[in-house]
Amino acid sequence: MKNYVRDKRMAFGMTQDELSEKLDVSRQTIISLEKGKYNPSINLAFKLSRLFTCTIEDLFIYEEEDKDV
Amino acid sequence: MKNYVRDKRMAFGMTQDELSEKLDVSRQTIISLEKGKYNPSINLAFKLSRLFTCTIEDLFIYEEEDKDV
DNA sequence: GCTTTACGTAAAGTTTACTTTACTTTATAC
DNA sequence: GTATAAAGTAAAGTAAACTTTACGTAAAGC
Repeated sequence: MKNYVRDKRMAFGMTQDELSEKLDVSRQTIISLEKGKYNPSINLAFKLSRLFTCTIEDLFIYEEEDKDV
Repeated sequence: MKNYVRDKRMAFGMTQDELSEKLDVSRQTIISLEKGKYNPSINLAFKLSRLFTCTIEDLFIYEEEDKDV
């Protein structure tokens, strides 16, 4: 899932470390998120959208998985 | 996290079993979700909002955790 | 050239979302 | 009264989100 966390963070002039503290997650979590290593939990997605004053849909781009069924 | 999955499902006249198949998750997942046993992944949240033609914010009510820090 | 700041990687460990199986309950319908 | 459909519980297992620690790199400032 694509996301705009990095863009938003930078628009807010924050470091990864600052962001991680505000969201109460580890810096690793932010790094991995921005790198697209994994998807956030819905809790983290909500926290991010609140902080950046946007919707989850604005921040994360969902594309249907190619269901191999 | 509160959610309106049950309401939406019923509004769409679906059984838990039908919903689980459409979303490609187990029936247990739907039961537990509706019962509030755990929060959905952001993927599942997106799937649900797409199916019910609403936003994630419409379907799930986020309340800041009382951070014990 | 050393220090500090910001970003990055790797890997092992914990927590939680989700699956699977198996069995229970309630209601409807023949 | 038993068969079937829909909802539920419990518990053990797997997968993925997130943490923790420790170390690497590049740029900026002195």
